[in-house]
Amino acid sequence: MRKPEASGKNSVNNINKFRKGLWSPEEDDKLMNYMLNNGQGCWSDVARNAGLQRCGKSCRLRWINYLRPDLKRGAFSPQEEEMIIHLHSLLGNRWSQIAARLPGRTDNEIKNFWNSTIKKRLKNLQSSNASPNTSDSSSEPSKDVMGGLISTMQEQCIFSMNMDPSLSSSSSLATSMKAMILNTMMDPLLPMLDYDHGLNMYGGAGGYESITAPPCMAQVGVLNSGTDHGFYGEGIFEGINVEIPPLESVSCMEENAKTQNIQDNNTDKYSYSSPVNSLYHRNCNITSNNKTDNIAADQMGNLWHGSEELKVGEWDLEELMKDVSAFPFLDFQ
DNA sequence: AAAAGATTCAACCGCTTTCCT
DNA sequence: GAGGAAAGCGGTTGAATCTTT
Repeated sequence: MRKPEASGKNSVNNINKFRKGLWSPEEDDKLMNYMLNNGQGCWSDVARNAGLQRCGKSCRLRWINYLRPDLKRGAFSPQEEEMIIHLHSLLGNRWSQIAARLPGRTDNEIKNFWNSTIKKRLKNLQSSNASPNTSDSSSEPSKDVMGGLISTMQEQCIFSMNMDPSLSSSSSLATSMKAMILNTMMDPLLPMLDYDHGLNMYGGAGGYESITAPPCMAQVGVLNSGTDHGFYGEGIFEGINVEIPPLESVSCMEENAKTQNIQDNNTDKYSYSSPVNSLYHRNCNITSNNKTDNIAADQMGNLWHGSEELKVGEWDLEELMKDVSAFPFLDFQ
């Protein structure tokens, strides 16, 4: 893309003696060789020892965002897009946390992708699917978790509809939104929500659908508190039986994933084996009464992924609790 | 073909958090 | 516990590239 500049404001900063601006191939080589031979240490030492006229911070950024060997290159797959939207609905602009769940992708990459592509797409879809109560989810959902969640779920539904015209009926929309809610309910972040209050969702394509999550969902919070890892929840939700596996780290679930049994009678669109190769399905058995619910179930199974490194403890519950604590519907103890 | 506008994305900036002494 | 350094993070910038007129 940009060519490294040899002079001007982006070149060596005489005041700070550090070079700025684009990295030259030579600099990349130096940093790459140093990192491969010596591994990561103090970044300012890396910069110095590798013979780079860069500050440590710049080296760190270059390594993390560009040189790291495990980086995945190229465009985001639809599955990754969906995952990003889903994670963003839960985490807001916590790009590093989102990136941690998308192996090979950097927070910067995801942030750029969100701001350039997804944000724009959702905006366009919103304007073409003009509906009340829709808001720009890109603006800090964490400030109002439930509100952001709902609007983002709407966006996700609209997004899905756009990807698949067969979903473009209001009933499909409702089903699609149910799937989103199921995704949400199955997410380890959600325990802090008190589902007894239920959710009144406005379906963008017209019509209301009142959805109340099963009480067992609220109990999952106990799991995440780390005090009781033996809970096994089960609930019936709008014709979909949802079994909640005992909470365990994803690495422990690797074995379970092999026996995962999610029925899939649908098209490839919903049965993709994720290109996010190192993600594992969690053990999540879903039975469904109809085809559209199968779609919902499949979407849930599909989104119900965790990265290899994902452990329950990684979720910043305290921070999230802070974020949502002002919300009157919610009851977290 | 050229100019203008739009888009992309690498890199910087400044703030916060974490670690070390 | 205080203070400083390093690391981490999200927002923003701006040059290169692409698209449209």
